[in-house]
Amino acid sequence: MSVKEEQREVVVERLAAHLLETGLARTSLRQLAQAAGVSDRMLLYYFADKAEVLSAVMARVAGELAMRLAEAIPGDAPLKPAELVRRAAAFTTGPEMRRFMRLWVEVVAAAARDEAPFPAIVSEVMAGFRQWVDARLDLPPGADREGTAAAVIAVIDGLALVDICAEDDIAARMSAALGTLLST
Amino acid sequence: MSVKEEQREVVVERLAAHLLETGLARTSLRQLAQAAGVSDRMLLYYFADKAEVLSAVMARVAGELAMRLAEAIPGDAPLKPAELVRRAAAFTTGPEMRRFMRLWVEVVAAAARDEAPFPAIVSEVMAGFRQWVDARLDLPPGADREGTAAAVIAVIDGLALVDICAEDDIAARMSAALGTLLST
DNA sequence: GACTCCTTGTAGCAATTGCTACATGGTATC
DNA sequence: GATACCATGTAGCAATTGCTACAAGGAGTC
Repeated sequence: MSVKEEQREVVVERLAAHLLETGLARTSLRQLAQAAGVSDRMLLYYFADKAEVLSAVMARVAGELAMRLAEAIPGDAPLKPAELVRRAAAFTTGPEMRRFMRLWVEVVAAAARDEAPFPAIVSEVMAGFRQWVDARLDLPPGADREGTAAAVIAVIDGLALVDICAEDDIAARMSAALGTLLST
Repeated sequence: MSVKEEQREVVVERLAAHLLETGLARTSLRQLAQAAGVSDRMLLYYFADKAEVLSAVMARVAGELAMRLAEAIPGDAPLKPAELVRRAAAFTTGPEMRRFMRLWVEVVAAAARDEAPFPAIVSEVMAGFRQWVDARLDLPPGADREGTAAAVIAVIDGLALVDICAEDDIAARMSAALGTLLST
């Protein structure tokens, strides 16, 4: 692997950490370069342009998110929707995964503005989510699997969104309340 | 009312429409001025700075959202959480209200980045949401009203978020699936 | 040693950003 | 009719944005 490719990897890794920490708030080329410990000139040597930087970094982040989701809730025993939501909610609102979900909300908002390269990223990540849910969903035949999967994702993402703007104790109680809400 | 105050009103009204149409994508001072049909110089004559512009406009938007929510689901007959979610979901995913919810998602994301004046706006709107839900929530005594209200809001907001990045037919089925999800 | 390619630095440019300085025509008040 | 304030335009500034031009050190090849 050439020096260039090695450095690219290093930069992607560091920037993934940076995005998970600070979200999309500091993502100008110069700010990214500083966070990656290189000059902005070199960033544009490793990557074609800013969109490619963000694409590569978000691919890495999405990959890690997918991996963690997969190992947190294995796909070998399908769950009824309510139970799947409960388990996924408990996981994604946990201290480790909140950063991922917060970033995800910001990315969706950026896609809503048509800001490159976020629309494409959102499509891919969303497809991954749907697939993840679908593989774990125990539904009676004839039920709308796609619709149900989207609903499950919506609930999980909604928790993340409210989590951004609620005090900590409310956020914790919200998850609990959701559990009872789903069983009545 | 002075000319200045009148113009302020006109501008706020036009910019509310603009934000509902285009979200936060075109919100530089010059772009806002153009959308409002005034010069950027005059925008800063009517308002102290950009943050004040956005605050005023968002206050207007939030007011209208609150009004529509109030009349769509009156507060005189409290509903069980699942039913409240179902009705609110049907309303907020409707063609008229989607714009509001999409903007709301963008505003929350902006607040996540600590972008003035959005954190303050989010606090206010969120408090309004909580109050709205609380006033319509039929819960047994002893239940966690605040937590449940937050959960209800999360589900509604989650639908809005997924709505941004899903095809239209999926979005429609998602609401339906959520209904069955809540009754099992 | 000449040539070429990979790597990296310095400098800068054109566009956009939020905001300001200054001037000027009105309108109202005395 | 002088004064003062309201309303509005022109021009621009300093900072930040994404990106580029150009040069130069170093490593390998002939």
